[in-house]
Amino acid sequence: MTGRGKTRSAKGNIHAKIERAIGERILSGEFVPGALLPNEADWGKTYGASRTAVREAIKSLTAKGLIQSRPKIGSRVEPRARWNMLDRDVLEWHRAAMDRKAFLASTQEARRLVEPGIAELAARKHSPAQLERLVAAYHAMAGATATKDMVASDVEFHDALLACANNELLVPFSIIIEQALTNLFDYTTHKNPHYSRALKLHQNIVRAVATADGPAARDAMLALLTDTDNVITATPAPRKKR
Amino acid sequence: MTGRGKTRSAKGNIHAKIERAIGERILSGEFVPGALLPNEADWGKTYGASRTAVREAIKSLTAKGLIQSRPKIGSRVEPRARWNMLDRDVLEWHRAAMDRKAFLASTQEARRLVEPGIAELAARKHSPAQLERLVAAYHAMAGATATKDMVASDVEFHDALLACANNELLVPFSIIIEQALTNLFDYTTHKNPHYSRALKLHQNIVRAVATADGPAARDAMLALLTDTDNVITATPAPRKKR
DNA sequence: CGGCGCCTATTTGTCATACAAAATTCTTGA
DNA sequence: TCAAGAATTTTGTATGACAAATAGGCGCCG
Repeated sequence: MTGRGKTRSAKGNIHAKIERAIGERILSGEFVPGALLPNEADWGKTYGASRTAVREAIKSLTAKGLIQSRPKIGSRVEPRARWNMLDRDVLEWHRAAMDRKAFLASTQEARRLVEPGIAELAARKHSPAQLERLVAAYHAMAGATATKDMVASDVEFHDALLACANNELLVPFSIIIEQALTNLFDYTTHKNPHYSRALKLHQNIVRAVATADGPAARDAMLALLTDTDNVITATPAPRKKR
Repeated sequence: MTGRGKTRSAKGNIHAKIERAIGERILSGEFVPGALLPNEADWGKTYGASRTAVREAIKSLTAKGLIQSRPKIGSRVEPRARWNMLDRDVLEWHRAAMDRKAFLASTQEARRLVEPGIAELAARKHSPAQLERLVAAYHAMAGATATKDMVASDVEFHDALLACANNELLVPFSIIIEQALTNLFDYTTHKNPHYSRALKLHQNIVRAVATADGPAARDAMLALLTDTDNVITATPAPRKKR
C-alpha cells in the first residue's frame, strides 16, 4: 500500500521517532532500570513500523547505554549508572522528564565542578588559533541583540574555551553547558542588566586566558557562574514558553 | 554444571565486530573528520556480512557521535567535538589508537579537574547507604592481594564516590577513571610501597566524606591524584612495544 | 551567457520474509 | 530428585525489493 505519507516532518526518520519515543518513556521513569521492554514485534505494532525500523531505534538506545538486548530475553533497561547522560538526546530527554529548576540546579552544579578547571587549563594550554576563536565568540556576544544570538554566541564562547583546554575527554561537557545556557536564558533574557554584567565577566575570562593566567581564569569563571546562580535563585518563576 | 563454556565472548555479534572495526579505524585516524566512508554494501563485502549487520554497526557509531549518514551521500565522519568520548567503546578505541603515556596524561588531567570537586560534593551530599558502599569499597581495597582485585576495588571505590556526589551528569566520568586505573596499574602493580600509600590516601578520603568535610575531601583527593602522578612520572617506561 | 528547474543516479531508509542462534522453560527419563 | 534434552520465545542475520532523499548533471529558457 502506497500513500505512506507526505509528512516531510521535522526529524523525518521513522527509527529516530521510535527512538525518541522509547527514550522519553525510559527517562520519564515509565520503564525503570531492570524492567523488560516489549519485544520488537510489539513496538512495531505500537508505532506502525516494521521490525527493521524498531531494531534501528533499539540499536541506538543500546549504544547510548539505556538498554541491553539479548535473545530470548528481550530488551532490558540498564542501571542509570550506565546511561550515557552526556549524550545530546539522552540529556534532552532527561531535561524534558524532570522539573526545570532541578535540572538547572544539577547542570549548574556540574558546571561549577568542571568549568573553573577548564578555564584554568585553557589559560595554560591554548593555542593562538584557539584564543582567536574565544575572542571572536566574545565579540559575537557583545554584538548580539536578539536573544537567539545571545544564546548561540554564549554557547560558542564556552565551547571555544573548552577547545582551549586541549583535552578531548572534556569535550562532552559541551552538552551540559549548551543545555544549561539554553534553559537559563528563559530566566535571564529580559534582564539586560544581567547580560551586560555577564559580558564583563566573560571579558575577564578572555583576559585571563590571553595572559595565560590560570588562577585568574579560574576565579573569573567562578565569578561568572556565581553571578548566574544568583540570577536563577533570585528569579521566582520563569514564564512558560509562548 | 552449567554449560557456560563460551567464556562470555564480550561482543560476539557480527554487527558489534564491524562496529569495532570501523570505530578503531576512525579513532586511529584512517578516516578523518569530514571524510566519506565506503557505502554499506562495500562494508558488507569487506567484512563478509550482510547489509543488515553493517547498518546496525553504522547505527551504533552514529549514536556515539562518530559519523552521520545521509541518503545519496553516505556516512561521513563527524568533527571530533561531536564524538562521544565518554562512551566506553569510543574511549577504548581512543586509548588503543594513541600513545599510552599520552593517554594516561590526559585521563589524569581530566581526573584532577573533576575528582576533587566530586569528592567535595560527595562529602556534602552523600546518603548513609552511599557512604556504606564507599566504606565497603575501601575495605575491599585493603583486603585485596591479587592485582586484579586491587584494580576492581579501586574502580569500585571511585564509582562509589561518584555515586556519593548525587549528580547523574557526572556519572559518565566513571569511564575515564576506570580506564585510567586499569592502565595505571600496569605501572604501579609491582610497587607495593605505592599501594599501601594509596590505601592511606583513600582512607583519608573516606574519613573526610564520612565527616561531611568538603574541603578536606577535596584536599585528600588532590593528594591521592598527585601521588599517583608522581608514580607515573617516576616510572621510566612500562614494558610494552620496542 | 547564465541561472533555474527537471532528471537521473546513487546511497541510505524502510519493508517483508525467512531462517539461525541464544537462552529460558518445560519435559522427560534414569 | 534432578539433570539432560526438547520446546519455545526473542533477538540476530540474511536476502531482496522498493521508497525517499539529494548531489550533480542536463536542458530549457530568459
